[in-house]
Amino acid sequence: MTFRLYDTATREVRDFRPLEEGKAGVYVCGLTVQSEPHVGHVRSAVNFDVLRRWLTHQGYQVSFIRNVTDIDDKILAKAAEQGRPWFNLAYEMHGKLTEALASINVLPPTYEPGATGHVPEMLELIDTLVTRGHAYAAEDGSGDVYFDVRSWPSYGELTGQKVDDMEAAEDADPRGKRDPRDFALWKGWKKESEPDTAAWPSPYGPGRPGWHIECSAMAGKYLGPAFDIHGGGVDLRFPHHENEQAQSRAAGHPFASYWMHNAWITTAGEKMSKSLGNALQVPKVLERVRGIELRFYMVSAHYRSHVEFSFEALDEAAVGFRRIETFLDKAGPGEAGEVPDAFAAAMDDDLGTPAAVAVLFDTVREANRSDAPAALAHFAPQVRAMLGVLGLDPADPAWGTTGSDDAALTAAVDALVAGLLEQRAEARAAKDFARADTIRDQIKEAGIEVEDTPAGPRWTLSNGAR
RNA sequence: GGUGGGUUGGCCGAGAGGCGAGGCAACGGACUGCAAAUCCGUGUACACGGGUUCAAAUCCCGUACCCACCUCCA
Repeated sequence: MTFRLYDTATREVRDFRPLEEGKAGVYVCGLTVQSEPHVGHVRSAVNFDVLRRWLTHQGYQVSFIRNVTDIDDKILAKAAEQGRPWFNLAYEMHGKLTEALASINVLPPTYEPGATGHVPEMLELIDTLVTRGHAYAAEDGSGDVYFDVRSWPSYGELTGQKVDDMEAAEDADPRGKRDPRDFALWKGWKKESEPDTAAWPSPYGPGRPGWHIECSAMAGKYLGPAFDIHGGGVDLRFPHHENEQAQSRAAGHPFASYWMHNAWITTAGEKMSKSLGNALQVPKVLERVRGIELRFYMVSAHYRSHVEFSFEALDEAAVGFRRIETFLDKAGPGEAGEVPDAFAAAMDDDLGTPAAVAVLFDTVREANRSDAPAALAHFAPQVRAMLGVLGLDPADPAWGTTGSDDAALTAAVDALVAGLLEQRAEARAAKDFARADTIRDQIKEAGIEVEDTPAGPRWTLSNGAR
């Protein structure tokens, strides 16, 4: 069985054939660290984290590069607004991003390059493009360098557009461009409005890199001139990815073999974004559900489908996920085993996580049908394996609930509850059910649910956390 | 104007010519002292109008509505 994925460039599902047997190079456009990440940003990260885990599961040695854009117009503008250095803003927001991703168990990438650390690589690429006649220094002395769209006949191939059909960019300030669609590779320093910390020396004068060149340079540096998969959100297809591909290919690099783009999380039918004022910050959502539940909610939908975010749907997903956790609790700790064939087939089919989750539920139901230890021993490892691939294993220490303090606390509560449960057991034995129920209600008021199981009473925290 | 995507049962959300994914909710039942958990059962949904076909939610044509990109954006 081969892994197939939808390639946005060819608009079809294709077999995944890595450039090098057993290895996979993946580049994902991360964020511009200008503000706190919202759930939409994080969905993209989860999608590609699942891709990475699935490739790894199949035995690929994965190089997973996710960049961070730590300088751009917005960062400079915001920092100026807040009266602090741009690098301080970027650094702080980068920290928040890392936190948010950790809270939903997105693995750290193999490497997370930042734009500001790769200016020499970008200048080298720009130089190559200028030498080859695909880029030129602005004719107005601004210090900008532009990519010459007309010099690259296949410009538009990624998104199936023709340059002449594109909406005439109403570029109020042509800034020495030969064609309005030419885009900046290098942005000349604006002395009056930009701090000198935001300028790097270059043959074209001091300035800073344009957005698109960053990714081309960094992908090239860490994955080589040709690599397997390039990912990002759908909005990046154009212009960002189109531009990246044009630059890199014009410079003589084959670039990505496959392009993957994830769809949006919308609210009230609109794309979630800061400017629309409907952005939902991750910590805000985590006041309502646990990180693992948020991740489950995201994984339940296909990565290419729009998801209309709602707290109701999120809550429902959380309830469903708790059923899986309840099963795992019953099974007790153990190792992950093999993933069922149906699960693998679903994942192989362009990361069919919805179908994969269906297999997960099917397996849990199958196991629950029989309480026999043999059934548990058979199915529990499968469930753990599937959850592992999806990054949803509750036992994963990444969820951060198994610290020693927690363990000690759990033991303490357990001792207290055990005493009460003993009294309740006595009452039940004496058929004094009123008293038994009173005890159970008391415990419940403390936020602890008691269930009677064939193996005796069991307690859990009412909020679903353990 | 160009490009891409969408419209599925009470809700979420898959699928992509025949066989009712899965989850949540609801109702009935089993189990239980009662609960909880779990299991079993119950729902003939695919925007609209045509067409192709033995067979269409899935293909074709048309219509309506929605969204995204073409400017910074996961």
